[in-house]
Amino acid sequence: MFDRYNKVQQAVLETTLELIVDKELQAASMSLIAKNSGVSTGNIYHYFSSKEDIVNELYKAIVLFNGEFVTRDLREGDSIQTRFRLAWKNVIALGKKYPNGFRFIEQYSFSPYIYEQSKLEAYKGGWCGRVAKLYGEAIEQGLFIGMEPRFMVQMHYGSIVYILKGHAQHYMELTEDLEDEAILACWNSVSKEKGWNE
Amino acid sequence: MFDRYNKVQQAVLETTLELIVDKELQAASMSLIAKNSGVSTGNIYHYFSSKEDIVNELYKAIVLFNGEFVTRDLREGDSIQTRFRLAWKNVIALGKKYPNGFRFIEQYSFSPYIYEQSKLEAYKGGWCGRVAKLYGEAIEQGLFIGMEPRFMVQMHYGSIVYILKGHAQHYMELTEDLEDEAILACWNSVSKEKGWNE
Amino acid sequence: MFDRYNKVQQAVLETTLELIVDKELQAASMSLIAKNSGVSTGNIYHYFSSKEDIVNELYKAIVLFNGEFVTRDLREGDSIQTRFRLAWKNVIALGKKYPNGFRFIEQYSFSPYIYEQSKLEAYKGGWCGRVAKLYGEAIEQGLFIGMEPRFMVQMHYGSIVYILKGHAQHYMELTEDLEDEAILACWNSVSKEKGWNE
Amino acid sequence: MFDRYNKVQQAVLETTLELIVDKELQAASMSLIAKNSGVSTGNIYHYFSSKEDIVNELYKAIVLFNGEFVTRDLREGDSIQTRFRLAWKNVIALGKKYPNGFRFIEQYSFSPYIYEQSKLEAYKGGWCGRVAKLYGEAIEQGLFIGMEPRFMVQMHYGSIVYILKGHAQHYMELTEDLEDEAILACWNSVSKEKGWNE
DNA sequence: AATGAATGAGGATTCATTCAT
DNA sequence: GATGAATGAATCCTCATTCAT
Repeated sequence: MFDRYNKVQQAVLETTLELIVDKELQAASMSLIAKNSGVSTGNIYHYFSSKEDIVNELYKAIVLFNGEFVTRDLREGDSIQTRFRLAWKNVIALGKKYPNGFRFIEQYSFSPYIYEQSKLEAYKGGWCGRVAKLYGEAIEQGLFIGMEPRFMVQMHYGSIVYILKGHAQHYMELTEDLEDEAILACWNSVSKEKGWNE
Repeated sequence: MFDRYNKVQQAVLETTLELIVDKELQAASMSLIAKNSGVSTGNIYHYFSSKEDIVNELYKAIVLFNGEFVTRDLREGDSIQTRFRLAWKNVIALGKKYPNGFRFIEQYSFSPYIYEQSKLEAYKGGWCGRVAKLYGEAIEQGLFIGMEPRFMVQMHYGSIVYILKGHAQHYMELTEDLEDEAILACWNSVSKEKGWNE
Repeated sequence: MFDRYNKVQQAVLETTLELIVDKELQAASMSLIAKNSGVSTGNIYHYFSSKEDIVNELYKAIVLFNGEFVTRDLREGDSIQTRFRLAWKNVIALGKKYPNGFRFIEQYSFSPYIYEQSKLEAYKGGWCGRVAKLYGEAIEQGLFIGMEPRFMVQMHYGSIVYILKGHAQHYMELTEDLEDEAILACWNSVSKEKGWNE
Repeated sequence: MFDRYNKVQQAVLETTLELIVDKELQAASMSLIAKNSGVSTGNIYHYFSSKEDIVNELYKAIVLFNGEFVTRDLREGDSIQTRFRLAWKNVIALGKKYPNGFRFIEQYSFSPYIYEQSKLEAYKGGWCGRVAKLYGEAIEQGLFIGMEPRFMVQMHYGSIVYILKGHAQHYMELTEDLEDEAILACWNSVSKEKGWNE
């Protein structure tokens, strides 16, 4: 998840992520990060200028990672539908496989702790823009209703996030069938024709 | 919002909410709560046993308030569709009118800072259960597909929350037309027939 | 020395003065101040906003105290000479009786740690201005040469400070006779006629 | 100023002096010294055993330099008066030309941070002893009153230091005329006859 | 009920110094 | 000789909480 960082930075970022998600931002004290990561406090400050810096770096790294994960196998040649399903499948897979990173982004993407600059950088590397483009194509091809693509993505992302939240909290199990149903529901919510047209 | 509490408690709860939402949980220190609310720290501890207690009380109070706000004008006599639209309209109105309470619940409903007990109490007084019942009726009447009602509510709630987030962050404006479109999209995502049947 | 402060503040100021003079500013850590003064760190911050604040308050308090000490018994009716001798006698007495306060002012009156604001406030309450006035009178009466009063005071003060330093470091003993000789030397350095004219 | 040291040591000493005078001892951290001097921390410790060592070396070097500067052109053949004026002129010139070194000695000559050993070594190489000898001669020749030479030097040095301080702080400008007047005042303060006898 | 002074553990961060390279 | 990564104790300061009034 943090391949482009060196060993020390990786240890710090991983530990911080774990602590923040398990407990809370305030519980992720520098001394605890130091202890759990095996890096001395002094050395942490050799690689990060502050705690805020760690958290912001974490944010950017995860968004970048998520963006690649979600869009990694979307091929231009595939149909809109295929790509639509794949994209959201990937989002769900991401939430299941990397729940910590997923929860972190959820909790802190609106936090004042994350600098606007980080959010901007993250946006460029994130997947939302790329998926919104897909929606644009769907509108052009007459598959989707004429709604702002960014708005639709936001709605669908909300749906997915919330069923993942329910899953994470064990309110509801998320089987593969349910995943497919949820993605179909997203499709139906904005498609002109109901159901997959295969 | 905190009618059932006395003056002192109200001042404390209101101040705490404001501080937490504006800044962050960690920024809402007891001394700041005391200063902004006009209640001395000593007296705060007369009415609340700890900071955690304040936050949990806040949580329960807001969920209760939200529950009443969302379901206040749902009449059994009205059609499923009317109630469906009204309920989600209310959720949006709530998010717009009481953004602080709304954001607070969003941010902390999955936080370890909120006791499980609080979440349970909140669930009973919240609106999710009541709306889920409505979805159950819709399935019975053959309007909705056979999906777990709680699951559908979760999905739709996610959609609404995320467009409200976008609205709050000024990413996208949320006009009344867009609200209606979003609610219709929710309906279409799980309805057997597309569109409002009026 | 710190009569106008409350008990806690007095303890803190006294302890801080002692530590700074005995050791050094950097050695006067907040935890040491807390320990030696018997006031908890938290409570220190109840009365002072920062360590800088303590040091600056210390500075102002001592300058004020010194000003009163040096000029306490100067009567308008007395001759220039009498007042001249008394003033410098007092400065020496101050340096001997309150060596800590004296050394502190010496060491920190030019330090960037002391705010300009503090220096300004201190100047108003200090004794230099009042003594400079005396010098002005001496010039008017034809006793002193036509030198800028402030300049003469600065010179004489330097002389006194340095013999006090020598005394404090045990380089040279400072008997009462020597004190008188030193004061006479100051007088002679700027008087038109040599020696006391009595 | 630090000719007898090698390049690395010079860089470290110069940087340290600058930092200490501009800010304060505590602000002159090893990492800052390393950064500003272009010498790595590790290498600093190759040439100096500790931070204290640097500061003490600095102290000794400057005192030595000052001593040479002040006494460099005092010739045995010249009259007492000529040498007196020259010596103090040199002190003032030193203070003006090398304010950093001057201020450093002022601030730290009484500091516990400087080892007694350093002060002793410095005393031997300093100029005070040599000037005191001059004062001794003046007494022998009946020019000065019978005061301890070391005491007189201390007094006069104090005067000069304080008008230099005033100058450095821009309280008072120090023109050449004023310098001469100040030196004359010093002379008069301990001379048997008033004024230069030329 | 109400105040706010007092506590001291714990917060983020910096520092002189060491050590592997 | 030279580097700068690594250490962890010590820095100032804040915090939730208690207690005397």
